[in-house]
Amino acid sequence: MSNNSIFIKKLRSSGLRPTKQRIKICKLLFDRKNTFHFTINYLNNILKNKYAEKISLATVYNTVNAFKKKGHLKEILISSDKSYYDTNVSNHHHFFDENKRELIDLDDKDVGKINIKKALPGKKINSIEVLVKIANNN
Amino acid sequence: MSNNSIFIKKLRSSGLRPTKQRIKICKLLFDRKNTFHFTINYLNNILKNKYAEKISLATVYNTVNAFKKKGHLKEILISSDKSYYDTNVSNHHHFFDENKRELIDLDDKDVGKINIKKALPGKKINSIEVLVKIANNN
DNA sequence: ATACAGTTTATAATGATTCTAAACTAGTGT
DNA sequence: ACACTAGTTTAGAATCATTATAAACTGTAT
Repeated sequence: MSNNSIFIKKLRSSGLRPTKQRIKICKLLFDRKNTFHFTINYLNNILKNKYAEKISLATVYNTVNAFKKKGHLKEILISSDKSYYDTNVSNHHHFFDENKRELIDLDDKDVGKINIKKALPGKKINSIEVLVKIANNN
Repeated sequence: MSNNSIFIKKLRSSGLRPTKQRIKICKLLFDRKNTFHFTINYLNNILKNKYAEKISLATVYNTVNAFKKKGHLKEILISSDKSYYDTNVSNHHHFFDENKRELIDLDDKDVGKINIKKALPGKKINSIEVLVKIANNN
């Protein structure tokens, strides 16, 4: 229970009350070495299996949306029928494996410098994201 | 009516019967100089205003899906709540204006060569797409 | 013309997500 | 400890985009 304090701080500093539900979701999402890619449904299933006390689906949505708004999660656009989220909120890119329907992180070093040569007056660039779709070779 | 024959050929060669509805949608989508970006809802509204005889929403969906499957339209991923389509099916990139919520084409020349340095065994790259989000400067 | 497969259509169904409003809880002040 | 208030959670209803259904219609090959 001691390392919950990290998440309690994280939540408080984002103006979110550290509730039981949010702490559980934090642990699941952020207490890991590697990036985690997920859909709401997948996250909800893990929560159901991991904890006896159920967390309402509405809360899962609320929490993910709150984390997204606060910049702790990033929505990744790969498919129009579901939302995918990423715990890696840094500027980075993705492979999307079309066979496994699975996301793989690509960091800036994996993608050569991208030089946008067109500019629009009065507009600034907020982000540049590359999506590389891959599939089995045969 | 004479230039309908272009669309009739286009449809036939894709194995789609040239129906009244499909020809109307073809004219709307492909009879223009510049790329056209749209959502189903937007397309449906234009059709409603342009023609007295109504085309069922289901047909609009069916037709757009058929055109997508046949490679005449491309789905663009910018937002998880709606599907955006593009009549430019060549490999190209986009600006997305977050204020106007509007897509702008970027061709390959506008985006420097992209060099993916990571490879996965047994996988080939199907497509590389860059999405550049832009917003007002102030 | 006839027949049949492909299309269109209105409507129902689905599925992801958001809304609602009542019950609950964390944090603050007493 | 106690109570107050604003923020949360919850189950279920509502919404919205999209897809399925199945009956009516149409293009085309014979």
